[in-house]
Amino acid sequence: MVPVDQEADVPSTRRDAKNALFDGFGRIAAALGSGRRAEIVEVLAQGERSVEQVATEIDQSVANTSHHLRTLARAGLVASRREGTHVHYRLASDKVLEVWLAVRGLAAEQLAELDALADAYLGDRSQIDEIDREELLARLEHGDVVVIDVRPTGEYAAGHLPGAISVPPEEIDELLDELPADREIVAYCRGPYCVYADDAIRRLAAHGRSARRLREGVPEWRRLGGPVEVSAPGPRPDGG
Amino acid sequence: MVPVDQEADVPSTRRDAKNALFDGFGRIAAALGSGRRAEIVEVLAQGERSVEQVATEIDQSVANTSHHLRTLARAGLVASRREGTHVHYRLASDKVLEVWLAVRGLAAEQLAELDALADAYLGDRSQIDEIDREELLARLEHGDVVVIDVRPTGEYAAGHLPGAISVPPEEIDELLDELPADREIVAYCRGPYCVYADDAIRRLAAHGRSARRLREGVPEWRRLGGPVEVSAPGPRPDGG
DNA sequence: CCATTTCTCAAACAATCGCTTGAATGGATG
DNA sequence: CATCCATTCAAGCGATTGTTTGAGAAATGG
Repeated sequence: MVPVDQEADVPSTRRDAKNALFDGFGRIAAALGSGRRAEIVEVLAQGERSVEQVATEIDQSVANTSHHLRTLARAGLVASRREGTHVHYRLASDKVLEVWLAVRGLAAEQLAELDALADAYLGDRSQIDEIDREELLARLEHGDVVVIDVRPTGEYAAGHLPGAISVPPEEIDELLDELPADREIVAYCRGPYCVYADDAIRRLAAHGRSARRLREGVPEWRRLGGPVEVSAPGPRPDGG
Repeated sequence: MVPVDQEADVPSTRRDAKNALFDGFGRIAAALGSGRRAEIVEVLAQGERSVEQVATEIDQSVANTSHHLRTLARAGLVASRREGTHVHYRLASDKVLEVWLAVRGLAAEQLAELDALADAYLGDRSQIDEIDREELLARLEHGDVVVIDVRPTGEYAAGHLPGAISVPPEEIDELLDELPADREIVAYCRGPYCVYADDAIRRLAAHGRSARRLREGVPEWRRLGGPVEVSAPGPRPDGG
């Protein structure tokens, strides 16, 4: 009766239903389809944040940020929690990270101009050696490597690679001398499109120290089952 | 989008560069952010198609379909190949399937109204038993199950589950009696949002035969490394 | 050469989106 | 209770999107 027919003679409630269904899928993708919202997801992948914190990180007005967050919430990508006067947003599910990483990876692979855009933001990366998760895990076993976490202290406290030393971006120069001179340095931060590690490695290079950059950020590391240490229960995740 | 120069203008500040970079990621997601384009991706996940074939499958004009395909191509999600007067489009990379499946999965998990939309398109599924990949693989070893492929013959020929019998949607009723009466039937088609298997199972049920539906479609099956058989070289598989 | 098939492009429209501004909401605090 | 604050809402603008229509371009066959 109603097998394969796609003709117009049944102006197809079924066709309308299919449209509605796929519009549903489209809504999810469309929610990520703005650069600012993509940025918000990247920020929230690091952990829960208040509206104002998100607004500061993405350099947008609070009203606009709130608007974007509500759009993301309507599409089911983020969830919120009220604490006093603050509303904290977080990714609604691990699958949001899956989607975001898949989109980011596809962009890196397929978008020709992305390399140029990344260079414009991060600077020329051709001089920066990378190290991947597997190699670092192997190195960690031998103990011949120093890992530095170049993120704000709050994020370090919320979870960092085992044994990593917290070197917040603004303190690189002071802490530089305390790094053991006889071991290789590996720096990591939020992920492959985060400036902190690149900046730190360039700073180190300017002081004659060579360092490599961990390809993965903390969200990717965690997702692949990499070990994570959490600092003393005292300091709150986002230093509020 | 953002009132930022879209052209090859070099952004001046780091913030502008970051905006441009994330707008790049956003473009990928935005390409999937229309229901019609999502549908196109779902179609192309099944294999290469000409513009006209895509247009027919999604019930849109050729011009509009061509327009959407170009949008997808500009975002790097699909690639094309000319053969005579026909232009064949295909997914540009396996990562496109990753993104699409991630988006679809997230929608299923997070979008509250999606169940209702799916029911409206596919009909009530509560009576339809599912079987997943792992269980089917185990059952196939014991050989106590008949697998039917309820897709158009061309897609069957391009690749199907090992031992599956081709039962095109319009031939269910004729082929029904040829199915062994003493073994359980498992039907599969393009994926979880494809009507063919559901329709077939309802038809079978109306004839007193019970059948289960494979949760995965062929793209998902293949992606997870499931074995696939290709028919005689007659009808060409998707070129690749 | 012309005619046909198949696809793409261009113009146009209503609808939607991103961002801003200014006012309103809803908890917390005194 | 009034006051403060973080957040959200509402209105408005310019820009972008999805679709249609009709014309243009590329390969094929006579």
